[in-house]
Amino acid sequence: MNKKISMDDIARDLNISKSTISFIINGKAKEMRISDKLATRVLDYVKEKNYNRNALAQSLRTGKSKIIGLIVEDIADAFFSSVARLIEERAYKKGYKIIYCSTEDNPKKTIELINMFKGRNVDGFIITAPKGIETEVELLVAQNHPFVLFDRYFPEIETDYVIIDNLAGAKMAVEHLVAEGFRQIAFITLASDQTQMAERLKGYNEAIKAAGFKPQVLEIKFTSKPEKVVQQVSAFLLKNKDVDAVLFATNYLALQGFEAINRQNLRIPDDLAVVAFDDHAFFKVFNPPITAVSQPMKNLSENLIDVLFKRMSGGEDTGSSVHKVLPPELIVRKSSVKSK
Amino acid sequence: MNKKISMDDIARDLNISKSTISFIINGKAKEMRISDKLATRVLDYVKEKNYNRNALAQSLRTGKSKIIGLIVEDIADAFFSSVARLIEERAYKKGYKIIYCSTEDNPKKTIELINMFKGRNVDGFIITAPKGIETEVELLVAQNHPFVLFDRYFPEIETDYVIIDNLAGAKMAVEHLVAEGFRQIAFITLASDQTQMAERLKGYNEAIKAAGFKPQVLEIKFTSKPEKVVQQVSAFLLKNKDVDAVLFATNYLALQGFEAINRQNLRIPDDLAVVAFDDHAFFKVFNPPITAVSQPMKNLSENLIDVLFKRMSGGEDTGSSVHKVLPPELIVRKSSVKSK
DNA sequence: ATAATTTGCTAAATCCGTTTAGTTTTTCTA
DNA sequence: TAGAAAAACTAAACGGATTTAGCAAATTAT
Repeated sequence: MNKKISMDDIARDLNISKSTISFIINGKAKEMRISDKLATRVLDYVKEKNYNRNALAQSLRTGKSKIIGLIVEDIADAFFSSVARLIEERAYKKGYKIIYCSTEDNPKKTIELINMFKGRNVDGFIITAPKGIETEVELLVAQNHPFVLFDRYFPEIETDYVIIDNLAGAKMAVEHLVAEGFRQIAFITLASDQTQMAERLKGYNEAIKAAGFKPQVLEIKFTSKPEKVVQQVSAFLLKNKDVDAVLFATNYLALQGFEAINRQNLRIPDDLAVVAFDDHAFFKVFNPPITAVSQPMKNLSENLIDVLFKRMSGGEDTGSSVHKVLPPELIVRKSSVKSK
Repeated sequence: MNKKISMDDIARDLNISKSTISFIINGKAKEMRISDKLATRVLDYVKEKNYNRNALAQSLRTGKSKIIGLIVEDIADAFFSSVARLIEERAYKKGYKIIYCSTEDNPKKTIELINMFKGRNVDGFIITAPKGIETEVELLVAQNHPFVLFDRYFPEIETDYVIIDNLAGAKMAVEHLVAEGFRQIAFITLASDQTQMAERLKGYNEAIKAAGFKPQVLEIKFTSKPEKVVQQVSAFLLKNKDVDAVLFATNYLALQGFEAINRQNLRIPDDLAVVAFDDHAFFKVFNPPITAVSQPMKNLSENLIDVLFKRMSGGEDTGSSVHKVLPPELIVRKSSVKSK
């Protein structure tokens, strides 16, 4: 590997001081009263030799890295990868790079990742936090590391966060199903104490109660293998034949749910209406198209970046923390509309 | 932000030399004949103070960063995000982190990214290369930077790459449709001179010719907006009413294609059989389920990591380059099978 | 003609580990 | 008991930038 050229090399070649070069390259020539002649000479040389600063050395000295650590649950999940893409795009425009990692909802791995990122002097974090990293998050606060939580948050810790109104989303879905004339509306969710799941469940329960119906909830363990999920949903549907509509709490559950529905040859929406939390590009072209509670991805990622950059630019303790709760949108498609 | 504790701090506190600490922390205590007593004293102190090495300083000195740069076309695409996830998982187990970026198939952005990564001393690259970065890739070779191309490659440049057999994949798809009794098999693809697209087209053409049929190809411009794609596919189907089967060259095209098919109220597979390149979790639960040419994701990512690590561990010029061409799999579902 | 500024640039410290080449102290050998 | 060898550490250079404090020469002011 060719060793790269450094400022010292340039300094030697041009017989000037390294400091001078640094000033010129950083656009501080005027400020430091470097003559235009010398400045252009250096710039020309830099271009000719195709010199690039060593970002590590720069980061080491300045404490800044121009890197943002993105810690998501699973980058292969369409929701997270879409957010990642949008965040990356925005960050890139501001000169920032993204290092991402998937937590797999494993607190130990997550804590390792956070520390790894700290050791690299990332300028900020965007985190979907699994349960069990509360202490680590408190440490981030205490150490005044800029970061934003998203998708879920810790109610007992004062932090910035950007989430959607999961309670309202679930309510909207149920209310829509009620308005469409469905009476036995089930909720299939993951057994999880994360806020986004808790809120979705709460929204479902409240809306069902308000409509005067009976809540029917299937909670599936986080660790279940896909085939296991299909079986659990199948069993649930078989046991509760009166269920005429189901709200899936996540995209992934909907996927396995569809499999269960297909296996039982149930027709959507005639035998069973379906609404899924989180929209997906393919839902629009399903047969029938699937109704979804859609998270405002663009809005979400813009807010994440904005809140993070605000926190990054602020000095110590920039006032109180920012809590953004964005409204989801119910996209009604045929899967939840009674055919006449 | 609390400033973090450094080896110098520890050295001062424990009244020993910084070098000693470095050796101990790096597990070279035995080798350097540091007494067990001192070693444990340091280790205990490190744990107590929750000290973490500054990875930047480490990288700067050693030239290694334990980071791999992953440059994909679009992380929001299920194919790339799945690969990313699998790669990240494997890399993580080996103590490596991933920095990723989306090229959006923009050569200028890609070159910037590569240079950014070089400046961060990434230990290796995994790249889906857009056309127009040939010179940059040649530079990587010349500078002996470890890297692997995937999804596509540059035939005229000797590099490592891991791809799938796109020609065979397209052939399999067409042969399957022919065997099922379809006669007017169209191919809807992107106008692109990237190898993976060229190979898919070639495979389609060869198989069609071998069957004695007439090729019917719709090439869609890369830059077309989604709605534009739908319209182009619609127009194509309307104009070629005799087409009884279609092979979509990518997942994304399939998505827009389904929209066009739905708008014309065509039934799959009775009016039109469908096969898509790249499988997707949702294809299994479509109504009807969609036949797909599936890339072996696990195999692909394992090979990518293996080839890259081999290159990374090898000294200068480790022999000739590695070309892996993995076999795709045709997953036959109802969308391409004539109903009896 | 001398003092005060301004202009143009540089030396050296700093960020924080790693690593080479020792140095000192202790133990062993002859 | 002197000298060799081993044990236990350490000093200092290094990687590659940034940044503060300051010096020398050229101008301007008095």
